[in-house]
Amino acid sequence: MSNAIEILVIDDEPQIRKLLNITLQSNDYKVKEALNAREGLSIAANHPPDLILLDLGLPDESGHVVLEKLREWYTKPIIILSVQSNEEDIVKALDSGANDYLVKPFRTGELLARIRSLLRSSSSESENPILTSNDIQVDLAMRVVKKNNVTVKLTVTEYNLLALLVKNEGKVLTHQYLLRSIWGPSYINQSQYLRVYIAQLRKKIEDNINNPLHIITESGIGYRFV
Amino acid sequence: MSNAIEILVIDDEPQIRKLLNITLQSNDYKVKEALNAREGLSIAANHPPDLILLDLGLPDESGHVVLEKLREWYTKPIIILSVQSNEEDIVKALDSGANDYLVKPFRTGELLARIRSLLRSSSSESENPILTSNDIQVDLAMRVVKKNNVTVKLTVTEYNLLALLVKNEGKVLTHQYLLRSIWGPSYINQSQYLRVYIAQLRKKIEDNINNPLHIITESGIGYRFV
DNA sequence: CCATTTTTATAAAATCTTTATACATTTTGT
DNA sequence: ACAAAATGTATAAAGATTTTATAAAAATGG
Repeated sequence: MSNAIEILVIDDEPQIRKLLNITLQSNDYKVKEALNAREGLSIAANHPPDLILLDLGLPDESGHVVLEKLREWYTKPIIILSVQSNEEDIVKALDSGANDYLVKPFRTGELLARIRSLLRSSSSESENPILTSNDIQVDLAMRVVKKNNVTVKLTVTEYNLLALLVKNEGKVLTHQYLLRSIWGPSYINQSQYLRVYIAQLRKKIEDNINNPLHIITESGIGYRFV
Repeated sequence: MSNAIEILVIDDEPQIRKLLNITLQSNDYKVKEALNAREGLSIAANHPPDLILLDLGLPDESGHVVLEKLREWYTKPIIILSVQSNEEDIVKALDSGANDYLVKPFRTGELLARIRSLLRSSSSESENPILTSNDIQVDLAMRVVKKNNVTVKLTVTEYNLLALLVKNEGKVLTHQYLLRSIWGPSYINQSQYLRVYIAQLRKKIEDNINNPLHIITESGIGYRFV
């Protein structure tokens, strides 16, 4: 199944990874594993999962640092798994953006219930299949874009960019954010990519390219869909 | 304060209520108390709070039942507080719609952190802070400024300056402070920059440039937004 | 081979910095 | 008290710099 829920496990202990792997997979989650902070951040960035299980005691970097780096852009649930049960660590993690904190050893049934709880509240928010804005219709479920009821043919990248802009209608999305979301975090300096694709999108959906009414340039910052 | 965050405590133990009352109020939450299930459901329905702390061991009805009845309509966070630490109760509560489950006795710092975490994820998406001052609206999340509901096009520097002034409405911000905040510490002598940009902002948001009503000059000191 | 993505090049547009000038207010010297 | 000087402010406009739009060539991957 391609639309299975993906969970990224960042933990250096093989036993824990094995336990989580078996537990999660037998509950129909697709599991990805990272053995350290570097690998975790890389996998999360290149193919963002639906939820992250993060160990605080990683070999190469503090889990607190990983959490903060993730939260610079990652908005879905993060659950901390840690042997540390002192209040200070728990409060720090929760205030850094963790959604939950379980002390090892944890009970797998409780972990699964907490995962279900977080997935429930994070998924229910983004279910607007068809977004309409004047003459433009974007059907996120079908991945189809129409202009005046005529289907517009977009490439994958063009569609991803337009969908992201439409999902955040009215909001200014920075170059950094757009590049990281579409191409990945290592592309945040390639503003040229954006310009090329914005131009291509405008050619396809704007009536008058010299006076774009949908994709607005915010010079020095980014772009905005209205 | 009328826009304080309201938390409803449903618990029959007086000591717990007293502890929660003191802890929550000293963290600027407004607290309402219910001593049993019937009262809890009634208060929640008549004046829905922003978050509910629910004890599972209530005298008149099982907390699990209260939770299910609340979740028929109540969508904001519910945290369970219970002496029961067995997995069965925890899983049942979380699957019935609880957002978190703390075993009594709990640590107040951790409880507060978990409350902050839940309030963060439930409120940040629904409402973004729009600062309104008469005919001027500044939407910090969207990075959009409107005058009489018409979007005003501002450059990066203009926006940064206006946002800083608006965030400190009524307060006088010194030249030094403004220059350091917008241009950096090495520019604190470039008062001319400020004058140029204040003039440009006034041209865009004031009705009458010769009688500015929003951006006020404090001669020899700085500027002020009203 | 073809559709798409990435790279390159260049003109145009937008923005920032600097300079110049005018005006208003306060301070200084007599 | 008065004029001159000094200080602080407002604004326009020139120039320098940064950012953006666009076409088109080269590279990539099925």
